[in-house]
Amino acid sequence: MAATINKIKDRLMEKGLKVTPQRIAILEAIYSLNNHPSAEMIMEYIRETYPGIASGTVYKVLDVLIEHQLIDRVKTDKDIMRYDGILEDHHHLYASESAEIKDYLNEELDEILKNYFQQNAIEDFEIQRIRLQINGRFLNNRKNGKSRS
Amino acid sequence: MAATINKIKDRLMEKGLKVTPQRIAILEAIYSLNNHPSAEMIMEYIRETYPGIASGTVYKVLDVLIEHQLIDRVKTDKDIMRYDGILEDHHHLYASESAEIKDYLNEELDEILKNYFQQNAIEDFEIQRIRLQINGRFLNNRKNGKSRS
DNA sequence: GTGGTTGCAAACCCTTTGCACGGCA
DNA sequence: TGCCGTGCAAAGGGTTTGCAACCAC
Repeated sequence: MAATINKIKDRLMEKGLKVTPQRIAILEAIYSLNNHPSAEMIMEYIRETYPGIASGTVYKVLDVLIEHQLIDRVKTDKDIMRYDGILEDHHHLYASESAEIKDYLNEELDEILKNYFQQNAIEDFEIQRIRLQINGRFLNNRKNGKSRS
Repeated sequence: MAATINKIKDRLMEKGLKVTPQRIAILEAIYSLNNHPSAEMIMEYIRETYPGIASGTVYKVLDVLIEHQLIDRVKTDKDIMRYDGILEDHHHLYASESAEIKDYLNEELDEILKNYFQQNAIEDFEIQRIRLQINGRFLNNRKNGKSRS
């Protein structure tokens, strides 16, 4: 399961990156923890099987992966970064209560937005990407969401 | 010009906050620097007329103003906070080249989004707020944008 | 072999906090 | 006078950096 180690290796090689255990472990962590983990969550996950990894290394690897477009950063309301293994453009659902972030992909919506802005161009601004930041709360909670009120 | 000091005083009083020179200066800075200034930009602006202000104070005042909904925080791709004097729900244009952030208010768009999500509810998720994060670049640059193509 | 990677620890930077002083209601 | 607000300086916490040792190619 997971994206399999081999697939991860292929992706690294395709980008001309050296295939190292640390890089594999970090990518595997991001794909497995598919809740947009923070650097700390990634380290915690990795240390179960790879206790020796240094936090500086994790940050450096994350930078390299972002630079080569294997992952992306997600901004949250707090001041910590989180990382996303999905590359296609997509939107995010934020549940501030539980600090969960979920992906939201929807082509129909993207089409609507695209059409809208084609007909209503913003003066002096060239749009490169539009992301919805959908805040709210998850109902029918999975256990990691505090279900207050 | 600007929101006039008196209006600022009124707003503070309406919220039951003590009217102090620091709070007035900070609010005035945010309204004047209407490019969603960072704490540092606010301090720099204020120090021209009020050199003695402490950075701790600025942060504390900003927290109080947010708490009482006189301003709001804006998250950027970088890890520094920026502050917004507009209270109504609105969207943001981000120009990463120049670190500019502009407001984008558009009721028609909001209506479209509202309708869309009424007809396409997201399973197990209650939407509280939707914000568009529109990334791109400003054309026809104003001088504070570095116009590297 | 050798240049890119890693580990480690210190540095960084923005932000927060604690506490004593000061000033407005 | 009482309490909230301010100034100052130190602490905090996530992230970055410098450099020597290492290892994937």
